[in-house]
Amino acid sequence: MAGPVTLSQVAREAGVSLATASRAINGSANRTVRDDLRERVLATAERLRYFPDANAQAMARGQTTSIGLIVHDIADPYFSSIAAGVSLAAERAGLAVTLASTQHTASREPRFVEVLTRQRARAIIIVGGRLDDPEANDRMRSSLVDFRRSGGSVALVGQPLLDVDSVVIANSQGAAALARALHGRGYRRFAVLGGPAKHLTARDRRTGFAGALEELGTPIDPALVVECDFTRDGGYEGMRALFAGSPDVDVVFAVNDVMAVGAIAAARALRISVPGDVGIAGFDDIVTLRDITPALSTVRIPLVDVGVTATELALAPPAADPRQVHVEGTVVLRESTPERVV
Amino acid sequence: MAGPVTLSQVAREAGVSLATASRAINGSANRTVRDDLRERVLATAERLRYFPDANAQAMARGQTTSIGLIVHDIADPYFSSIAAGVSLAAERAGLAVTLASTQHTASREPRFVEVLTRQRARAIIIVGGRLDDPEANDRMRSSLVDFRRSGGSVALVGQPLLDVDSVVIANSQGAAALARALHGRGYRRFAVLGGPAKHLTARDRRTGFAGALEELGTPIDPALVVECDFTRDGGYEGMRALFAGSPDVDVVFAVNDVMAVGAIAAARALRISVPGDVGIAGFDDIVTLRDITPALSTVRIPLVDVGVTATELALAPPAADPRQVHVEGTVVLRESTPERVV
DNA sequence: TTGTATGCGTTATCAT
DNA sequence: ATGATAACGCATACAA
Repeated sequence: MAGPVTLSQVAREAGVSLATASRAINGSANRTVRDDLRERVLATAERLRYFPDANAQAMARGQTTSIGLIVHDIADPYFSSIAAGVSLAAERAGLAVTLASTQHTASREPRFVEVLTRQRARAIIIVGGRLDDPEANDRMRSSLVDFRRSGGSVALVGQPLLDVDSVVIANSQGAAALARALHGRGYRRFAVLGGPAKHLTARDRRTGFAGALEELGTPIDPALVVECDFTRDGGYEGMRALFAGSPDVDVVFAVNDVMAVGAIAAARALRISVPGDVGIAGFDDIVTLRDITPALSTVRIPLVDVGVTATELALAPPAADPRQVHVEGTVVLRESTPERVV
Repeated sequence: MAGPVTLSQVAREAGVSLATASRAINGSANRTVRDDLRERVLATAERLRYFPDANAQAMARGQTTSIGLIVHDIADPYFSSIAAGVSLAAERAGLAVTLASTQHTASREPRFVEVLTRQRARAIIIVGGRLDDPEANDRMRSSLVDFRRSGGSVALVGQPLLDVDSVVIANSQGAAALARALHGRGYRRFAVLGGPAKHLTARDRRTGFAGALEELGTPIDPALVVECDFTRDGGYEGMRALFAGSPDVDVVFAVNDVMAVGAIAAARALRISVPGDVGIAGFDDIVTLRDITPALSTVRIPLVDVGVTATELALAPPAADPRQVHVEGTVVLRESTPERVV
């Protein structure tokens, strides 16, 4: 065989010029093709099983049909739900999604941005909390500048850190609302599995939570805010570390759900009853939560929608200034933090 | 701005010809470039922030640097783990991954194959059980023929159905081994949440399970094999349907883990104790399982490895006949099916 | 309405 | 070793 069928072959076979074939198949802007000719071309293309080469079209048009998606870990339900939203929105827009999973390795991020720059992707959606690491952020900013110079647009999910369009999740407010809700249920002795010190999302949730507690007159003991990884295992280890000190605590807030799930597992291993001995709450409301026991209290973020919104934002006509779409969380109280009888 | 920097600009700025610039940057096969010139070119490229256009390279080389991944639902932990493996293997091979999530809609599959055909992807990895639906499979086969004619290769995860390279999961044997293990623990009265009748993976697991029980002299009552969706909600509904008849059952095998998780939830809603009243087992050993209560017995499939293997298979030099890599499952018994005192 | 010719950014062939 | 130049497959400005 002689490789893929080309438009020239279709044109020759249909007895028309390259240009006519192109117009018949793609319905050029103002140009139009006589009905009988178009039909002949279309029939020929169908018969020959012709599929336009997207790379060639991209060259000729100066525009590709793909967008990039960068996540920390596609196997994490938080990211895979957002990815589902991105995939959905991209399909609607007729675009293909190039997936990059960094495995929590910061150095991979700018590398993937470069890959997408070379592909001349129309847009990049970057999902996942950024660190307060000026060096890494500068590198990222710099690679995004390159990407935008190549004609692409960018949308960030999380903090509005990199001077680009972003879907901003109300981390601080959500955590504050959760704190008030827990306080309302009678909890008074709080601890926090706080994630990495420099993790901005974690930090916002910590400070929002602590701030609300302060206002409620039940400030949190800084010693009870433990640092740990932003992962399920981080939550597990953090919980172990926390209870190694036999703290005086009646509820633990993990700054995300996978950490909370790890904390529940740790509690089980430590023979600490949840919620009997201590309540636990998380953040995000990942789908897998509904099958966790006890049902976990959390702050619900509409993850799939976030993915859709971020994609639409990235694809919208470019604006002068960075746009921000704010997403609120909803406190959802479940079995893991029942009404507390004091 | 004048859009992305081109190789011509770099060449001009460096005072060399286009050809030399190209060779300096990409290190052509046998050609070589004088050191000082190469350095000058490279420095110029760096200074101008030049990034080769992958689409143009694809055209000139007749080969792209991307592969496609088709899954039913990227938010399902089964698929997202395999996707992580594909992503990993692709990065190693220096390839980008185009993700397609069909949302369990069969008609989307051939459409995505076509998208990947247009992109001239090097390979497609198709993950997820196929149905015994001749029409849909023919459509799929046909679109895969188009894809391969365009130069791409294909790897399937699941059954060796479409005459292409495949990673074959030992569904029947795994289910049989599980049946024997459960029998060994004293279970005698079996039921199965069987998934869709035409779902081939589900079917293999059902028949493997039933076959082993037959051999053990404790054949299963066909009325206790209930049909349901291959999803978490399918397992939930299937469990409800099963127990609506107050069946005489001491253990339920769900043909995959997400269904088993749904079944546990249904049991909880029905106030049926697991494993007190009935044991439950699944299949796959998805990561999210470790935080399910009670810990679920299952057949462990190394999902990330499967993704890696499928990718390597698709990328290997083409063979005359379809290759098959067989993957065995490992029975893992946990709390959900304790030793049964008869 | 149709066809011809040019350009997109890169690699590869052929001279030099 | 380097440099013109012809592909690659398609879209489009321009000519007819």
